[in-house]
Amino acid sequence: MDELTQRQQDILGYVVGEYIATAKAVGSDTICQSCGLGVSSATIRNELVALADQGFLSQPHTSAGRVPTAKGYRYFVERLMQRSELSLSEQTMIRHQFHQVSQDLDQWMRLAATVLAKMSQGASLIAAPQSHQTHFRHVELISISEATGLMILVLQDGSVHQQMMVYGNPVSQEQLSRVSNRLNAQFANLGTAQARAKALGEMGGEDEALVIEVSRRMVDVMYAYESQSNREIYRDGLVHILGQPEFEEIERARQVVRVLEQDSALEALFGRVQLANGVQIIIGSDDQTDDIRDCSLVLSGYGLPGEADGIVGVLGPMRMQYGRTVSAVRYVAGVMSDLLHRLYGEQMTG
Amino acid sequence: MDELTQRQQDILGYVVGEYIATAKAVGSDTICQSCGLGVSSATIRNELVALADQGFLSQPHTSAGRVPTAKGYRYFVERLMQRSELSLSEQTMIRHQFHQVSQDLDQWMRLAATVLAKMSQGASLIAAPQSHQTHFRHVELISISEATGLMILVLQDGSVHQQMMVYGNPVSQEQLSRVSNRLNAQFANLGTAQARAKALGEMGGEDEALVIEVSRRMVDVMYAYESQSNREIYRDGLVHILGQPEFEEIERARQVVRVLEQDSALEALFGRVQLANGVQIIIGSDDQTDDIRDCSLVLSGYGLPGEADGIVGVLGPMRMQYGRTVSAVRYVAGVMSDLLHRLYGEQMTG
DNA sequence: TGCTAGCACTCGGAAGGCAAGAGTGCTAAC
DNA sequence: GTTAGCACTCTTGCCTTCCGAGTGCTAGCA
Repeated sequence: MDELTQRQQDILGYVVGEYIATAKAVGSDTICQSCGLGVSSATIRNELVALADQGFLSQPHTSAGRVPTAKGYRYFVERLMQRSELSLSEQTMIRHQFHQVSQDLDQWMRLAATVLAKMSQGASLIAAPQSHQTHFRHVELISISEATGLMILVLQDGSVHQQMMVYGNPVSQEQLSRVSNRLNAQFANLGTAQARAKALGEMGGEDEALVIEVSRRMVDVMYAYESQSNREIYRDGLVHILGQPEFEEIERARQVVRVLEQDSALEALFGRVQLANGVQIIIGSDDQTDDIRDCSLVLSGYGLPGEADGIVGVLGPMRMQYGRTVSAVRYVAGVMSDLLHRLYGEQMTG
Repeated sequence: MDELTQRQQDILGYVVGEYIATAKAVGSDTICQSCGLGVSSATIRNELVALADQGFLSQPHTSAGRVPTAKGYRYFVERLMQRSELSLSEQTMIRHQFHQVSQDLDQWMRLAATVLAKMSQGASLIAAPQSHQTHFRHVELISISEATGLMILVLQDGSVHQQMMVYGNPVSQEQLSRVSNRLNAQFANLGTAQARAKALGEMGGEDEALVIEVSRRMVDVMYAYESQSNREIYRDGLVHILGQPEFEEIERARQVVRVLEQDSALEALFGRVQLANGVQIIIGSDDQTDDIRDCSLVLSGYGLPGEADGIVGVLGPMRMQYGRTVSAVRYVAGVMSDLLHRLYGEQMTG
């Protein structure tokens, strides 16, 4: 990695900070006056060309100030940025909101999206925690009308899945109870693959057709859940991004919206980082055709490590308040993890 | 209502159609040439001033063509527009997609949002059907760890609600089963108010503390559900709106996004119409400060009329393909209603 | 060797002027 | 009631000009 002198670091840090704050290219005079380095603007200029040569800065056009490149932002984030933790009052306010809301993962995620968007002034993204591998816990069959009903499947990780059932012929609630009791006994604690084997195997006994149908549906649901496809992603704060000057030209805004609206695109982004190690930052993209080449993404995993990984993150312009965003993401991820731990922690680790 | 001559109607219809297609103000020459009225452009101009005087058309500036006003669109939609049903192949394609997806209301709504956005080239909105008044059906308590668990509440309309429970002290699964059996017996078929009375009344017996806690939580959930607040709204196709030329100026785009991101704003919009009578269209707004004053909204209810009303709709620029959008909304609402009827219909009407 | 003052140079953006084009509104005649 | 004709208005694109910001370079200084 390129080594920069202290002064170069100071200058780079100032340029990045100033550009983030104002969205205007910053020139040598400005730096000279507000940076307190005790050197003239000419000297600054020399340093600027050095930084530009090394790819940390660029110029929109010949006679404009300098603007950070993606590489410049990366250096800033990794070495120069100072942490800015959320204030205590912000922290308590956030926790308070989470405790106020009803005890339901969906609600928490929605709230997390709202809070994160507000704190970071970017577009927040929250994906549900999902186990890569889970086990059967409980099934409940509830009759709705003569030939229709609801199957409610609870998995080991506490996730609840509902499916509507349309039976070929009338089915009574007693029959359903019989079937569910039997399935609860037979499938207790089975993993997805085992459940599949059992569902495809010989069932026999009373109500066989029904047992087979329900068990196959259960297995389908388990597979779909484990495959991670189709989990819901909560979003908020798109409006903050659209408010940034770099999205005045609508085409950029459209690109971002295109990504943000498409779950599969987001999952692809999530896949780019390993979330084991805390907050990760993706800055821009080398791929010029990439829809988020002008954006940065701050991500963190949350949940029960290794067991059920969810994702919280913020998408914003590259010109983003990194310090604050990172803190916000880290804090919200922490709160969500805590909440989940309170509920599942003992069981999982025990 | 103002009466228009046949020729004025023809002209208005043509102007609206042309403007929707091209987004350009349309002038008398264009009308004269492509409209086949057999009169000269001067005559057309005379009619145009008449239409403008009555408020159906306006001019962006003195020497531009005419553009429809909100009033013009309304007249168009109510009297001039010809229905354009979806083609049979489109219809079967849509139905097919709904049958492919897993039998789960959430999935259906997501799909509906996708399909509707695609067909209408606008931003789709889907709100879950929700009963104004519902009854207890079934409760299930599932232990997760020693002192935590899951409460799953099923209501009469088939909606499933989950809540996480943190108990004050360790609780066994047998205890939970005892409690849920008891609650299922005591609360069977109770409405929200009755359930509340029972939950607040004397319980007595074994496990009293637990019974009270769970029953109160159940009542909370029932109230929250009936109040309609906080139901989830599915969206898709924002990108289509942003693609329209009238949203080149980012400020308008921002306004729309602001509305679309805020659930409460959408519920307010939904509240503006009575959905009993099929597809409803809101065109623009008289309120100049309104965030959607440049937009139109095509809405329809779906579900089991009077029992559980959901909403499907499309938000688009005022310059919207009304014929197609109305058909798409009607069709998707129909499909959703059918699906729900298949499941709940017999029970509700029986 | 590093820093600085000075200066010519470049480029974008704003302002102004001009011509072309589109579309109107009016009038007089059919 | 309809139409041809025409003057008028207003936008749009284009070109030019001008200004200022900021650079890059060079020569001189410590």
